[in-house]
Amino acid sequence: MPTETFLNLSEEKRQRFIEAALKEFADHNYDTASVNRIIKELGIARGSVYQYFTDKLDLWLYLKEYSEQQKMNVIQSVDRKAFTNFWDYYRALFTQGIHFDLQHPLCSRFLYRIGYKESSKEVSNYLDGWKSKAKLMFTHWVEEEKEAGTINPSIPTELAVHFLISMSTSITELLQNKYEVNFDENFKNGKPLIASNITEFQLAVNELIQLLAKALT
Amino acid sequence: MPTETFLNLSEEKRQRFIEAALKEFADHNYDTASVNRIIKELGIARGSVYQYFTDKLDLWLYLKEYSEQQKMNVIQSVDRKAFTNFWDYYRALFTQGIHFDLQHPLCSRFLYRIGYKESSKEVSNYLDGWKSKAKLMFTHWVEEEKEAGTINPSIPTELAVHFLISMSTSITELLQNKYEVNFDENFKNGKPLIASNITEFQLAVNELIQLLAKALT
Amino acid sequence: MPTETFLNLSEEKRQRFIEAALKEFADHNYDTASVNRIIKELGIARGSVYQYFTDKLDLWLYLKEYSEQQKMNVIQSVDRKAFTNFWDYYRALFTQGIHFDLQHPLCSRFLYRIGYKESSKEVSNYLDGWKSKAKLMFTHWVEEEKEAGTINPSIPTELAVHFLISMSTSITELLQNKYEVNFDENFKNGKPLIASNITEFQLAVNELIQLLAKALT
Amino acid sequence: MPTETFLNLSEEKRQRFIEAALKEFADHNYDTASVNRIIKELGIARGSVYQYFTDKLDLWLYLKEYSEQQKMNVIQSVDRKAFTNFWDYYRALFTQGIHFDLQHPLCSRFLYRIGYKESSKEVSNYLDGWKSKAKLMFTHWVEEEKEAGTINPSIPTELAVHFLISMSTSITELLQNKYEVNFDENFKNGKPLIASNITEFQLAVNELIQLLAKALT
DNA sequence: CATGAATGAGGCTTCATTCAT
DNA sequence: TATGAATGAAGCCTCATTCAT
Repeated sequence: MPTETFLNLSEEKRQRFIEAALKEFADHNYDTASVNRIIKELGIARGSVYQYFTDKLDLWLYLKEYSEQQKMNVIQSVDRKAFTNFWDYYRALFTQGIHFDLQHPLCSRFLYRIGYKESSKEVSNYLDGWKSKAKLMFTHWVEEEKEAGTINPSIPTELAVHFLISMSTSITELLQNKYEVNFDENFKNGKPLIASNITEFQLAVNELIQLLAKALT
Repeated sequence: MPTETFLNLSEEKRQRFIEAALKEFADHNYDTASVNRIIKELGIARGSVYQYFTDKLDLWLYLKEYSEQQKMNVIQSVDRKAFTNFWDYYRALFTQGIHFDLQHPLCSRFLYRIGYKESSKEVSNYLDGWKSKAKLMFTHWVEEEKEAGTINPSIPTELAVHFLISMSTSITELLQNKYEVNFDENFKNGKPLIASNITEFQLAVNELIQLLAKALT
Repeated sequence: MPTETFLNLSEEKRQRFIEAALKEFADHNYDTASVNRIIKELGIARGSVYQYFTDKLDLWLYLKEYSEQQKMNVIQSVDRKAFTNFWDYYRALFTQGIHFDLQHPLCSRFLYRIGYKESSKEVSNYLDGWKSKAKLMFTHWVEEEKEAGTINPSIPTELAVHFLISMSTSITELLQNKYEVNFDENFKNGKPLIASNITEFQLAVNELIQLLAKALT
Repeated sequence: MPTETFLNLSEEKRQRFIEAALKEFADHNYDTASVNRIIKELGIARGSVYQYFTDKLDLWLYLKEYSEQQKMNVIQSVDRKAFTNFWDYYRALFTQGIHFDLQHPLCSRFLYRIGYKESSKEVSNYLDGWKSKAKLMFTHWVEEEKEAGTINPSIPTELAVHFLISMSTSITELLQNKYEVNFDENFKNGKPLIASNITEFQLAVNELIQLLAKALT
């Protein structure tokens, strides 16, 4: 966790630091990410990093927590109770996910890497958190929907959960393919990750969810 | 590609080398994988590696080709024509995939990493091959099945393909969760990756495929 | 070009570094020169070199520029306009060349290597500069002197230039032979390269220039 | 010196070996030359080199002796007694030098490197031989010509010798410049080093010798 | 006499981290 | 609190040479 020194930094400085670090860790795996590059990008002293964080891992953990918090802020604005239909709720979650992408591209990419590309042993202990949390959430929902009759009770809960999570996570890839959006290029050019029409994305999401619904009902 | 020196090695030596290298590249991303560790593990001289391969990339490419060949050997034993029903064929492919896991755990894990975890720029040019190949195959099938009436023609081909591929690739994860098998631990301990009853796996696969069929029909 | 880190070094440290590096690159061709030897000689850490320069080539280029600058400082103190006779001017240039040898033996030896011994492909792109510059200068002079009647117009300019340059560069060798001075030994022992009486050197130079003048008049 | 094994090799094998080795040592300094590349070029076993020669230095020394012998064979065909005029003799030596270049381009280039580019400490002990031999020869001639009245006795012998040797050795460079012949390119392409009209070369040499004669007479 | 696999020292370079100022 | 020079382990790779077959 960051030192008080870091927290006492001016808002602007802190944000600049966070963004540069996020960019580095979004572009590279933990092992390959370079503190060197971060300080060069920022034009700050080598030592500063170690006045803010005890070491590379500490910095990484902070960025992870920070990004997860950002995501939570966006996602949690969707209230389950506002939807009578589970699939509408599920769709709304997706939509918020896209908004998160647009508003916090760095966080988004960093979390994407953590979730699906990261494999350094140094951080392996900290990778499971989000997935198991998601599994809990989805398990809860599936059980609810089984009772409500939205999901076929004969389908093993675990299988249904797997289905839903797999699709949630692979949606990014689908969108990239369908719209030939190259996240990496947009990222390099400083554009928002999703540069094309967001409503088309919604349509694609709708189609996908219809399939899921059909499978699970 | 390997030098003659490597090909002239005794079968036993060559296999030992391949396994150690596979293990290293299965355990670590390209950038993080260490030639040093490989030679320490094998107890051979640093220079030997470079008598066998021109450089790290050359070694990696060989392991990739080797593993893909191993997988092909296993997968291609399944003949589409032997099945009247597409889903039966699909199920058979899965089954062979599991066999491949059992027979070639290192290759399997290495290919898994290449397909889903690798992000080094050094090898990025060589990563697309398999995915685009798979997409072509699945696209072909989906179109066939649409004509045959097995798959609902109103579902966009691209979406259906995405669905099928996502499930094919995430199956491993599902199996790990369902049976609480930890591939990594088994891997470390030298056990086969899938240590429990294979017939239960088949059941899980069947259930999953039923969902897919339901969604896509 | 050196990093700020290098430029911020204390004058003393920087000079120590430059001298050690010059010594290494004066003693060995680019390919054979060893960063390792430099740091051992200096008793500094391996990484320091790469905090000062981006790589070996960068270091070499800096030393080249540095040495050329040193030489320029010495040579440019001779003003063509101060001499009515070209041969007097030419003699003065020689004299300054000897002074440069005495004051900057390392630079002198390094430049000598660059000009006549270096053959590494890595630096081949950077070798021509000085020679072609010298050729331009001498061509200019020869044409002037032809008009002034000092140099026989029937002698092809190119030949005359070659003559003058060859002599300029081989003068060092002549001096070594005539006075049995062994630059290498003096160098090793830390003595100035030219250990004997400088006025005798002047006499030798005079004799040589008389020959040149006779040939070209 | 080569082992009997080498001398017992078939003429053809031996020549192939010599040429490949010469090419390597003509293209690279002693330190940079690679036994690796030689055996790759020849397609022979690593060990063979060490059955023929005790080590790299031994091989180099053999090539040096071999090349010098080849040059001697060509040069010594010019008999001093066949010329009444020293400058005619000197000119004939040059001409033979050019012939040597044409007939033994590899040897020629190798000797050129040894004479002017080599600086490895490993071979430094063996570099002086040719130069001091040449100096003896030229000293002898100069003294003779002083007595004969061809060379002005008031010019110090040492200076005259230096003059003659400098010009002999820099002639190559002059020819390259004047005729824009790029030895290196011709060498790579397997052409004779001097690809253009040899009679033009003779003219250039004549001009140069006239200058020398004028200076020294 | 030929072979070619094995060796390990040494090359350049990058990196996270420390610590005196 | 900020700085940035120093550190040395570890990375990949090349090389001349040896030696069992």
